[in-house]
Amino acid sequence: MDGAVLLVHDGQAVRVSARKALAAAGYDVAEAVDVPTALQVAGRTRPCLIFLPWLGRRPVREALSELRAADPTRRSRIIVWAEQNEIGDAAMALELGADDCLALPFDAAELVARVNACLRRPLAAMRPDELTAGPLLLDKAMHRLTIHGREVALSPAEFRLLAFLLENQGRVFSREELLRGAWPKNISAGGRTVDVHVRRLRQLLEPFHCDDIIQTVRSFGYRLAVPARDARGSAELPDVSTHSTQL
Amino acid sequence: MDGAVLLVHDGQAVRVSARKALAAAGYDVAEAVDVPTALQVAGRTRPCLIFLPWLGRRPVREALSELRAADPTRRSRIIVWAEQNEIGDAAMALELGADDCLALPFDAAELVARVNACLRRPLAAMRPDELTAGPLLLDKAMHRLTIHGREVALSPAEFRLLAFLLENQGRVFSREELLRGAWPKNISAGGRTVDVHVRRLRQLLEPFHCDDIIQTVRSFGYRLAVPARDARGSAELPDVSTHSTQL
DNA sequence: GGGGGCCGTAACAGAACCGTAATGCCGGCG
DNA sequence: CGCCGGCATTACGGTTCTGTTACGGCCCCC
Repeated sequence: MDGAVLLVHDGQAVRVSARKALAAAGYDVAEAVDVPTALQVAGRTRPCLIFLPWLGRRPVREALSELRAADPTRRSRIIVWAEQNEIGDAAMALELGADDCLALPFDAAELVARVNACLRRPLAAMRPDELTAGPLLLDKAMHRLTIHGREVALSPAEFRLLAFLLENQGRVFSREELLRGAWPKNISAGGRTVDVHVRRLRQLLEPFHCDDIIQTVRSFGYRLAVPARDARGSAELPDVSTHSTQL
Repeated sequence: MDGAVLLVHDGQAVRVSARKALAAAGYDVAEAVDVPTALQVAGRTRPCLIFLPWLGRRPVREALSELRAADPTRRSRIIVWAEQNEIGDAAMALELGADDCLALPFDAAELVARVNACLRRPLAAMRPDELTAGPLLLDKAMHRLTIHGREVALSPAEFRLLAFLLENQGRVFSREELLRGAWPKNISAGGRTVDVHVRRLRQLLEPFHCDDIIQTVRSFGYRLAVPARDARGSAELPDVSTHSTQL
């Protein structure tokens, strides 16, 4: 994903001021006057973020699905901007899958801050019903878990627990927090309840050799494994997995 | 996470109109006039989302860290609202870890849409609280330490100790202070306990050649070395490498 | 009304971790 | 040059926490 931001708007003044603000913040900027043009431009620039004008509910929905379908923009964040008096409607874009919205005329600092925030966010939000981690694929809408394409049956509690962990991949949760977050609100459970359900989940995942994606963090709780990111070059580093080394 | 939204603002008119909009959308609403009051109210209502007023950079940063530290609000989403003319500054709250921001006076539909969007977003979207020192990167939320992108496993005590030192980078702490600051409050430990844990930490860091970032200050205690900033502008920081023996 | 799946609780065994004590090493000081 | 205070390092026993299994109750469906 190249770092460009694509501004789509028919008003030149808007584009110019946005371009200035973004350029000052170090972003590359591309422009287009309407959605069809934007799709062409996106083919060349592969923008990581797109500003889309509010054109009414129907057109925006179509524009969003077009952008989500096209390859160069599938993984782009999308911010919808709209005149101040239309911002109430434009906010609906958030329900339609946009990542943020912004009123015009905009404040330059706010615009840059929102762009930064959007890009910082994982883009998982665009497909809230499908959660994945490694070979796992959990479809919340269908209430179905598949591993390597093979379906695995989950009990309701197991499903809620796994879904919650998938939604917050990598974060550590205490047993209490898990009970609060992944259990029906009225229920009162305690003790080793979470442990047991974790155990049952791991048991289900074991045949697929991915029972270790649910990790225990001793004296704190549990978390879903997430591969270490930011593997910036470190060639000469020793292997730490087997620290049998002594001095 | 109980479904309440907590409105913090000193203007009653703002709170009333927001309450109406949210209530119409089916949310429970609680109110508070300032942050200290909010913390009390949050203890009872356990809000899933909090509206915080923009009070300047420093106060907001402190309010955020307070809310992230307190148990009932640790995993609440936070939206900062600010008068239109301050929205540019308020957007900075996004960098500080807020989930969204909103200009006043607000549009009711936009407010509700933003609340929905925030709550729809997984917690993971929140900015991780990362502490860094040189090649070290410690994420408290994920409970994970990576060095040069490699994950390193820490025991609970090691993690607490390292986190504490990272939070107070460069400061010297006596063993007593470390026990008080980085250990559970009820525990009673003394003697060479800290020494041993420092040793174990250094042992873990050694394969990465950064075991010397935990420095011994003879007859005082320990501290974390302030790493040399990358070439530019390290002017205001004292050089710690030289006077490692006494002060 | 019966049966099966699901869930929460209790109990036990094992592992991980922590604190303490003992010993060796180094630098400072008389 | 030798003593002494302070730190590093190692080893070890006790404690805490977790994994695992078994059991009984509940609810839903048949």
